[in-house]
Amino acid sequence: MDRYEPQQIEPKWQQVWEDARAFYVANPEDPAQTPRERKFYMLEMLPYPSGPLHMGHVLNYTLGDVITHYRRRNGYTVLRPMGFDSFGLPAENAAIREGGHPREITEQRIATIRTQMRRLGWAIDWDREVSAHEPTYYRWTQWLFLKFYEAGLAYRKEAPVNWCPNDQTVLANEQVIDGRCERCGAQVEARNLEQWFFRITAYSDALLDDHATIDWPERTIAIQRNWIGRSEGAEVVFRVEALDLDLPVFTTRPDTLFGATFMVLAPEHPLAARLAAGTEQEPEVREYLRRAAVRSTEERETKEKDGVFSGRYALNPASGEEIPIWIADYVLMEYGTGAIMAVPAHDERDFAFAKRYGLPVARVVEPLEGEAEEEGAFSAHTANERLVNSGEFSGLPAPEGARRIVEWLGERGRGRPAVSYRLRDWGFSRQRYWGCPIPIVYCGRCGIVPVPEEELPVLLPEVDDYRPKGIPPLASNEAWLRVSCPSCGGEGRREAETMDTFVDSSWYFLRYCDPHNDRAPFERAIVDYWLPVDQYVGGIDHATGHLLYSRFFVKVLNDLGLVGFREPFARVFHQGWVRLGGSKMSKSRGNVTSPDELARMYGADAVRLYILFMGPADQDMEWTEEGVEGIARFLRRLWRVVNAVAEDAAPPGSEDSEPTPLLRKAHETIVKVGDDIGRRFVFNTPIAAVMELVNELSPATDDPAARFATETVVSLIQPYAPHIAEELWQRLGRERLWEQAWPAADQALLELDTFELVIQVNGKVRDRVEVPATLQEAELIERAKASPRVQALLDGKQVRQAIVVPRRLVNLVV
RNA sequence: GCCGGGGUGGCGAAACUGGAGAUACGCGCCUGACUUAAAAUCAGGUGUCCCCAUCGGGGGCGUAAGGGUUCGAGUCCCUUCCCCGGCACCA
Repeated sequence: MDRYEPQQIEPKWQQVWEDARAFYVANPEDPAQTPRERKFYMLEMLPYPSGPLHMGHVLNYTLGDVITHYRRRNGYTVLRPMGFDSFGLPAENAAIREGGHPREITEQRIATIRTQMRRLGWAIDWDREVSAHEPTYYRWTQWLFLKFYEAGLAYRKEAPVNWCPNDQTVLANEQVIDGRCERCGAQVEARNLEQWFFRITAYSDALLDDHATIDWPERTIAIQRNWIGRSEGAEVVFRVEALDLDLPVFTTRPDTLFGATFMVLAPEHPLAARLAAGTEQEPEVREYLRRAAVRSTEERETKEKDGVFSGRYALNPASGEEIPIWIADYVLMEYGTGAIMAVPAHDERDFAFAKRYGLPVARVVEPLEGEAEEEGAFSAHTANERLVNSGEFSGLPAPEGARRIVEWLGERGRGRPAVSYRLRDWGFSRQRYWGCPIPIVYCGRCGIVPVPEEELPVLLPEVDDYRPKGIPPLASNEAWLRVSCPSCGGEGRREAETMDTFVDSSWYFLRYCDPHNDRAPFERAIVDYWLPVDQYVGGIDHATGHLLYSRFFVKVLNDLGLVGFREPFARVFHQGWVRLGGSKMSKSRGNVTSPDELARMYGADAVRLYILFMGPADQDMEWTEEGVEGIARFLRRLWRVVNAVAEDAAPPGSEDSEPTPLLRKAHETIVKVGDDIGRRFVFNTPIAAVMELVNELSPATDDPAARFATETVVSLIQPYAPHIAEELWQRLGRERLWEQAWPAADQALLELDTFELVIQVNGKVRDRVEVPATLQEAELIERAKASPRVQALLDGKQVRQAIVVPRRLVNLVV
């Protein structure tokens, strides 16, 4: 028998699969008429090509691979594509670090990753590969942008952005770490700049409601729910008589309206300066606004609350009292209306502020029973509380009081029920070079003019100096910038900003379905056939980013009639982090382990098995190579045992054999592995189950069932270790394991005639006896009592109760 | 502070709806076989305390800590402690 040499057999089988186009899948001829029951869209989050793959990726894609093989062999047509999220900061930063053009660096990296992926033997349909930076792809990203723009869902407005004063550039949120620039460490400032936004807030409720239609991890849905942050409450209008102004506020606690003893405006509130104008507070307010404007976000959040009196008063619409209006930066312009009614008796922040500036505190809610709490303890708006000091509403339970007060306000035109969200529109323009150009022209006469569809793509020009410098690098490229206005033909200038890379990845799973289409981003019938993705696998770090954006995109495309579904991913699974030195393995942290060396030493099959054997796939794991020896041993043993059987045991066709324990074990393993992968979505225990079966097999090749058990082992391990499985399958005289039906267990064999009855006395095991499976409860109890060891223990005592668990145990209580 | 996830042998971890023997499978370690030797391979052992004993056999205690429900709890409930991740002035 020859030795197990993965370096020989692995490339050999990879070539066989490639030649047979084993994992390529064609679209149905007539997708609209093709039944969808046996289709399966398997997708894993596509990699950023900012460096070679590390063990985190290996876990991600090996998981996808096991599911792919399992589904294929269960009769599904599996679409399993791959691509590269090749635009954006990770790739550009790599280029800046290493010198060279982002395109060259990116394309080198893609080539490297592709080689790694092939080396690991993943079953990928490479005909469908796409990369975000290719004009054939981003042409359609631009096309989709235009559709959003036409629908009023992409727009420009001035908004605060993260500004690094040192690098003179706007930073993406993900480049800001603890309020500091990721690269230089400078404190990031907020700056108002004109930016492009997607109106994702128009879909807040749809994004929340449709959670009910998808099978995602509870925690991911919880994260999205918190992020969208829907709060129900009311808008209440406060009157400023002196200036003939109305100041609306949002509150979740209209029941506490009588306790609103002052108001607070955010310093950025457009009326802040106007309120103070002409009062003796004016200079002080001006000074406060000036100071607040240069405060860092970090300082704003951590300092003690401060503020300044505006010099004006507003009318509390409920109590009719004049209350002072203050300006303070603990109120945020981005949420609600940028102004609040302050109820110090029932809100911690208002309370702290009132204490500091000696403002009045009026308690208006108290518990139904028990003592009123001390000052500074805050109610929770429950039915166990009632309103006090609230005029005609006093005495009402808090929730009802809230409803009645809002009703009362409505009748007087001073308020209405309102909903507020913490979700904000998605700012997607970047002052960077390496991204998808935004197909817009600015014209002195026509304003913002979209580039006509037929002129797409707006190509990203090749430039030498692509470094960020405060203004977009493309803005200094005069030759590219100047263009005639598509509308009037006059002088125009191109949009020099590029798109956030999350735009590229919000629709890539659609392009995979129809990747070579040059008339449209995709044909609707084709995406309607494949989508939604049946199983998506990727990191939970994308819960509020990519996973939310993609849902938004699909909803918009559905509303535009471009797709026939409203959710992109029917089911999501998050693999755990592979950690090294305690923190998540990632290129930006620099703590990565490449699979290459391990694959050289032990082979791809060993790497694949090991990463999944380390622990439950959805749990974080600390990377270590201790233990990989065990997998290598297992593979060598498998090799030896199967080869021995191939040479000695009965040839194919003689599988019918006595129901020996080995045969039964083989069938049990079939059940276990299928149930773990298919139903439980557990990937480490199937490996253990196959190891057990191999352990049974090794000394027992003379068992008549050895051949069946051996074939079962090879067949079951194939999704994990496809190369060795294919080789051994061939040596067993069979072929093309990758397309063999998944083995089915013989139910008749699994049902035994007898079982071992466990006999407990007072919950402690005292004996076990072999009994026929057909015995009824009463007979089982008789058998239990008949046991000599139980007799000794019972010793004439009265059996008070007997619990019978069918096919398991009898517990006698004395 | 809030929201998630977790705590089981020397280590990674099993135990799937409360139902035997907790710790499968693997790593490590110990003993032995083969070998001049090593590697590889194979066999056996490996929670803890105690008792009887010649091979061997029997028993108590053990799943972060404490309490509870139950005939029966790693699994359910309550309290506490510890670790990891995310969010954080959202009115």
